[in-house]
Amino acid sequence: MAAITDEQVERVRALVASIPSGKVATYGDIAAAAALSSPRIVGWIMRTDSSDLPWHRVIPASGRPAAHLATRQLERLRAEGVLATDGRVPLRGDRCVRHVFDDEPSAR
DNA sequence: GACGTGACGCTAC
DNA sequence: AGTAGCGCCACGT
Repeated sequence: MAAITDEQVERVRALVASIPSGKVATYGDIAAAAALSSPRIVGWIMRTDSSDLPWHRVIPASGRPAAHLATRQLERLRAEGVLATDGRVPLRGDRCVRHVFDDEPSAR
């Protein structure tokens, strides 16, 4: 059963909430940290969950979020201190995936 | 039960 | 380097 449980959602929420200002995480990294089956699931959770999570700190590995969100994303990120170049978020160095769960040995 | 859709990722050209 | 196509998983209709 490939149904997402509240636990998975809670995990993603915790990860996103653990992202410090001025830093951003990619869906893929969060999905891996949350042990999700696919990075798409993270996007689905964000879309469905209208929590106060800083979803704007979560960006795709391409550095270019969906057009309908890109504007909002970049503007919010800029307010956080993340300057986007040409509508592109610099994943280089700003990438920060807080492994809030020490269950991952790859957490360095 | 099946098809279409979607806050994505990676590889190939 | 940028663009295009395919693959992935879950949800909605």
